Amino acid sequence: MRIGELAEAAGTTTKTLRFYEEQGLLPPAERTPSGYRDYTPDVVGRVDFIHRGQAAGLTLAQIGQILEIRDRGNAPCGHVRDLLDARLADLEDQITQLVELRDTITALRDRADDLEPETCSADQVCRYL
Amino acid sequence: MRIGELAEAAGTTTKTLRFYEEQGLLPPAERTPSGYRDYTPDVVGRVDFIHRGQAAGLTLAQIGQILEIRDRGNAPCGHVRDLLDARLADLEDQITQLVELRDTITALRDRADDLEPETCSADQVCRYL
DNA sequence: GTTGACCTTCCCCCGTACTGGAAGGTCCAG
DNA sequence: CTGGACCTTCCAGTACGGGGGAAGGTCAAC
Repeated sequence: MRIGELAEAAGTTTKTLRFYEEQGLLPPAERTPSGYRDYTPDVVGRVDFIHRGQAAGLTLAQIGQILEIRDRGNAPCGHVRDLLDARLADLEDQITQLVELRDTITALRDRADDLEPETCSADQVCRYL
Repeated sequence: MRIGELAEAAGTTTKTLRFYEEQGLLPPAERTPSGYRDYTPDVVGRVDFIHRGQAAGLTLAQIGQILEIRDRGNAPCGHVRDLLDARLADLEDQITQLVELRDTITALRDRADDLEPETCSADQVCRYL
């Protein structure tokens, strides 16, 4: 397959595929005599794997690590499990912080309704922050 | 105050203060005859305001808008309220998405415990993704 | 008078995941 | 043999909030 076909099959762009190759997520493709990249169809699966990793909130660097382990012939499951565990812990933190932030902002916001317009004059610091 | 004192008082760095000035968040400071920036102590409050805005999840550009309105002598409260409302809506979306992501990853993760190590061989796509 | 801490401007760099565009080569249909 | 669609490399830019470090000026203490 040429790069355009692969991009279509995998739901991405040629730019992105070249970028993945440059980042080490895709192995350098075979080339036709004229220099075009020539992919085997199984690369579609690899790109899908990358997309699933992204959907799980992993960075390209982390996905690259997993693929590297797999390419060396080892089972990356342990590493993936560790990454997912770490990602879960991060998510819990992020959610906690966002909820706190939401509550803080809601409280700030609700104070607005108690203010007379005149108490909110320009020579005072705005009450909301 | 010189820039180093202001940085210390406001809990930031001289680099950041010059960056804020460049971005229009701080007005160009007075200069001593030798060219040093010379701040009045009330700028500490302005930097604190910026920090509170950041803590509320506003971007520097949004904080800059608020300060600009305030500097023109108007009460920015209405604008701040709008920004906070928009930020609240964003937060709700972000929280929803993160919770979904967490549940997805948890489900992926829990599948791990049902797998025999042998079923997770290297020649198969890792089960977790 | 010299050391050291501080200040100035300047430009480039970090990470993240791409995207845009220029200049040129290739392939196939008409 | 020409047009258009595709491919190649390379360079640069996006948004965000700064950080690093060079080359040079200034100020107070010793």
